[in-house]
Amino acid sequence: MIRILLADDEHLIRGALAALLALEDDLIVVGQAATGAEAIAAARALIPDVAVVDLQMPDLDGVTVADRLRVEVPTCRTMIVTSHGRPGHLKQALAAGVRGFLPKTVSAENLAMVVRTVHGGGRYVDPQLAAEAISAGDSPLTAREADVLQLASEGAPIEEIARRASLSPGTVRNYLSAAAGKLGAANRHEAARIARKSGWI
Amino acid sequence: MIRILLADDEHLIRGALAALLALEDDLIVVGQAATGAEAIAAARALIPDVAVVDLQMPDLDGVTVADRLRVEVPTCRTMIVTSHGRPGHLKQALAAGVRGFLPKTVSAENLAMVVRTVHGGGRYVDPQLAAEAISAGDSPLTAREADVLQLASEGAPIEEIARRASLSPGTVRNYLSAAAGKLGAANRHEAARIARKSGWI
DNA sequence: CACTTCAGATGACAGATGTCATGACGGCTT
DNA sequence: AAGCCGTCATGACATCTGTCATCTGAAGTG
Repeated sequence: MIRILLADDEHLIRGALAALLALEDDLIVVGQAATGAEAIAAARALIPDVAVVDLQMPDLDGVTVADRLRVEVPTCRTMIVTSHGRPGHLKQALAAGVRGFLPKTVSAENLAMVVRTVHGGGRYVDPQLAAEAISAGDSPLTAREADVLQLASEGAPIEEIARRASLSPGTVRNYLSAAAGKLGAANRHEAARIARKSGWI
Repeated sequence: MIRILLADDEHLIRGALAALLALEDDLIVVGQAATGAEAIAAARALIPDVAVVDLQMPDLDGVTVADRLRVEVPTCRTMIVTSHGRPGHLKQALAAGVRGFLPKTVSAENLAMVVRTVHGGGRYVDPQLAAEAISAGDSPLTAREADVLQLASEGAPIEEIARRASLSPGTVRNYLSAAAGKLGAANRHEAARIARKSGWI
């Protein structure tokens, strides 16, 4: 019997997934969480075999949860399900020790199968996401460029970005210019869109 | 027995919702669809009592589907579930004849209850979304302003927006300036963010 | 008809932004 | 030690963008 912890902020989805997994004889949902923090607390208390975590949650994202679980509950294998899978997220997730990564477009049978695979020590990544991740390649941005672009993506003027990043406005412009160049964008806003779409910020 | 059509592009969610609704004695899921077009075709063939439609789908969005169903399958009541409920979407949905509007954070019992309410001729809108919609008010943007802002939201420079909208660059700037003023934004990019968050574009 | 309203356009101006050259510093590699 | 790279900064310049005043033509209204 595989003991599962479910974490997803959407009550409806979480309940529905639980109902779905309950149909499988060898799976049992032992706990549910609506936020990243709850998920970590529940995992510590319940020590599940597998944690099925949504990528987008109000507080911590799924990758952060996976990273913490790897340290705090080492026997728990983590897998992530997501609506909007970006190539960059997949890379981050694998780096955080995630064993399975699936879009929510998969079927229920597939989900159960992957839960078993992950529990058995295997890994599973959705083939389409994997292909996208490979073709998208690594982020060409340096750490600071990504930082600055992250702030720029909210539409703030350069002066505000400079204040929030504790940099001089000139430096901010240099970074944004470099980032836009690397991403083939005409301006920082387009660059921010590209980086976000690829999961690089 | 209430006959239900489910439309959601995420296979996992759709199957899970079906499993969940199947637990209720008076509800039966008679059909499922993964796209807006499929949903309309299925509704025409099956004539369900209630259509439960996701707001975001690859081709047509939930509001468009509702609008078409109202005309093509008048006996079918439509309700919408969504992950990211924006105030503007709620208004559009009600205008399209939608009878129920729920975020996916509701519980399964609530969903079943709302299905019954809608089937009985009633309406149900999530209280929190309703409050947001009322406080957000109507879109202050004119039709053209919204058009231009829509194009601007992709990060394109003004000249490209002008070409795509068949307007002169100067006019585009005027509209964007007016829109930014109305939305209290410092520039068009921030204005686009605000308008998108409110569901106005 | 006179009046108003609105989409669309133009031109001018100031300020914001993108681009480039240049320099300094620290860490890492060879 | 020498060289490369990432980080941070400054200054100059051209261009882009936001703002405003003003104009046109079409449509609607009294």
